[in-house]
Amino acid sequence: MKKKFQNIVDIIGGMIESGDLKRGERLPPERTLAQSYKVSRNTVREAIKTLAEKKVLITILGSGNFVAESGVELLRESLNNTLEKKKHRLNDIFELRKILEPQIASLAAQRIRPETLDLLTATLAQQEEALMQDKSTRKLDEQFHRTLAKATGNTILFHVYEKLQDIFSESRAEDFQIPERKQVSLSIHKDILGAIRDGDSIRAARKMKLHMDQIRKIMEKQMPKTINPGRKKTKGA
Amino acid sequence: MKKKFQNIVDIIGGMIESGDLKRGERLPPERTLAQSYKVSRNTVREAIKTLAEKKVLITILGSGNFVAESGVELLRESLNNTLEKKKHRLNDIFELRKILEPQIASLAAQRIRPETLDLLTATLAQQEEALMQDKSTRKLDEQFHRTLAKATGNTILFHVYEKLQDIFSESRAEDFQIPERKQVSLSIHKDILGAIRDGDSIRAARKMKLHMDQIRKIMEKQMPKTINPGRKKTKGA
DNA sequence: TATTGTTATTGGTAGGACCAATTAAAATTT
DNA sequence: AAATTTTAATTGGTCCTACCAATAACAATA
Repeated sequence: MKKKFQNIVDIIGGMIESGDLKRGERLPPERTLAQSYKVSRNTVREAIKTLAEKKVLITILGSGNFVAESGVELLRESLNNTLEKKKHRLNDIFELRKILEPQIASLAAQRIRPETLDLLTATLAQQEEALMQDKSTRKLDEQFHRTLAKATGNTILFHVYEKLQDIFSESRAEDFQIPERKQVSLSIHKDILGAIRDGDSIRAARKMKLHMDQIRKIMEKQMPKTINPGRKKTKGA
Repeated sequence: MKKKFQNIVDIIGGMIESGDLKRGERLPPERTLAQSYKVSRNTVREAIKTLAEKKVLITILGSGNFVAESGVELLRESLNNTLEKKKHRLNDIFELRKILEPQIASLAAQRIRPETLDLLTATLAQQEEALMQDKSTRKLDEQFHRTLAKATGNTILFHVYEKLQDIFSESRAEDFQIPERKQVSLSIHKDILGAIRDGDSIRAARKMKLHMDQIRKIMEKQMPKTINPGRKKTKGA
């Protein structure tokens, strides 16, 4: 049974998308909407609340509900929705990680604090132990990268990265955790940590880039059907 | 006047954060909550809806409202909330842009399509015109970078970038749009577009990096009080 | 003309009632 | 006694009416 207010959300959303309601425009009052669509005012309010939560509508007490300036775009481009729908695009995610991760390693090498360094060391030890016992290293792997992102001291970067990790880890089933990858990951993690410990940001970035290429290669082996085949390439990096 | 349901949101949120409500646990029924906090059931439902929209709670008809598995984390780490609270951290944003933008330019140079190239050319023409007439070039500047991000063909990257642009543009008041910056921006935009037109991803990335350094320098001049002073640096990039 | 006061409109909250899905308990059957 | 069916209680979903508070539009006044 579909919830009723969702219908109203779709209707209002459709009107915005089709252009019947333009940016900044005021919606009919809640009572009118309720009467128009033969639902209670509560239902209308729930629908409006849903859209307001997505920042598609803006509610002003005593004045009315308005289409947000960026309402049209947000409707189909809101980060949460879009990212979830695109979560299967592993290639895109890897490409983005390949951009972010080496720089994260670089920044971490410049700014990491001793206690964080100890945490990373401990994490790798756990990872090694898990590898011996043939346990899953997924969470430990995530923790390693997550800690690095935090060690950059850039909270924006950290939270963007966290969001991406969420999506990435959803797409990264346990299937991919073949022994080969585990071994390779642990090995290069040690290299990266070593570089960071030395404060060598260049080497840290280079090792991380290598890491990205490795796991990508392994995943491609696991997943024969290429998702994003042959874009045109010219010169350059 | 603060809205009443927001109080209930804070109360429930607080209970989750403090551990009184653990992951997966069921909330008291709506009627009970309403009575407990001396508000109407409507208000409670609005509060619950707000949290459900953030995926902190999950409502199951006939069963109850439950704390989502990742509810605790989402409560204080949801991208929207966190990023908005940190929007003042211009340094962090610039640092992230400096990571992303050059790579975006690089990818765009590899994959851009002719019609997008035309669009960018037109955008720069508009920007030049606006500069002549001493009008604001902010939106055109945003459009240039936004189009580049889209031209990468990486939808994840595009949407992440868009979200960051939202925050960035909020933090970037009209004050910063001094003539010097406008002129410098336009000039380097031309350089970048030229490199992209040639398909030279390396040059595009280098020019973009230069661009980032330039606008950052200009903004620092405008804003004497440094936000993120002197982190320790060692060797490397 | 400008200011003030009134009124109508709008979203916010309250409290009631009933429906539908779910769960728990009781009755029934095996 | 165990398994199944039936019944009752609980819970979220929707609807309704009423009233409050903020806002905007208008009228009255200086």
